[in-house]
Amino acid sequence: MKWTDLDENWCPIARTLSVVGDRWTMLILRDCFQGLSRFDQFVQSTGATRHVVAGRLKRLVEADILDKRPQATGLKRCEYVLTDKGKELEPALRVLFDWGKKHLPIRRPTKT
Amino acid sequence: MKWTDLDENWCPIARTLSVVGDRWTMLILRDCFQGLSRFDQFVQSTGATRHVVAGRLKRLVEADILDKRPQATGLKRCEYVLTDKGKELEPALRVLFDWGKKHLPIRRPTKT
DNA sequence: TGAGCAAAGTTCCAAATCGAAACTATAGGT
DNA sequence: ACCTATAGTTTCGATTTGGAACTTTGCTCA
Repeated sequence: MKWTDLDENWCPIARTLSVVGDRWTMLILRDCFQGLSRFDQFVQSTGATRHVVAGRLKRLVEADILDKRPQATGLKRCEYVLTDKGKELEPALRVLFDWGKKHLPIRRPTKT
Repeated sequence: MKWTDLDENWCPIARTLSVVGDRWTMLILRDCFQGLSRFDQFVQSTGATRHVVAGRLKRLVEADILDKRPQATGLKRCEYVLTDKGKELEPALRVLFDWGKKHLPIRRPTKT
């Protein structure tokens, strides 16, 4: 089964995951919540390739989670901003944040 | 960048996603919260292939999110149960559930 | 006894996706 | 006219996936 097939799944969790159930997508959303909005920012911040970022952004826009706004003046330059629907995903990211902070503490190199 | 590299990321969200940031993993956890505990149940319920389920379960056990308990009598039969650490991911699934229910209503075939 | 069955993987191969890096297209600046 | 910035697209080899068959071990029941 391919994961896009999950979009008609009986389970709301599966349907949600058919849109955002992927680490790069989630990281892009994290960036959006932190105020980033441009293509190259996402590429830099997430560490995903341009290829993948392009695909994820396209899907997020199609799903009406992000809104793509061309800058008035130029054609290329644009902004990706969260829609209201997208903003409602924030609690999910907060849970992931808290869980990671508690259960996956970063291992700093112990000073020798 | 490969996604296992996220496990030492400065961001707790990224670290969390390095373990559970994948749709099949999340669906397996959903099943666990609903009381499923056996390999074939996960395969059936999620729709992922045995191949993928095997890999995901292995990682969840390594991450101490699931505990693998061989059944006393047999060697093959076993149970996967959530650890306390794993149980703390429930709020994340609840958010995904609520969001999907609200924003991705299932499209029933309209009766003609 | 021994044939069949269940459970939990593993293996195989072809197809899809990814990572890395180079390339393209358009606007603006100098 | 040339250079830079931005937002992609393309290419190609490597990795991961999907799908199905196969393996292994113990259990059941005739």
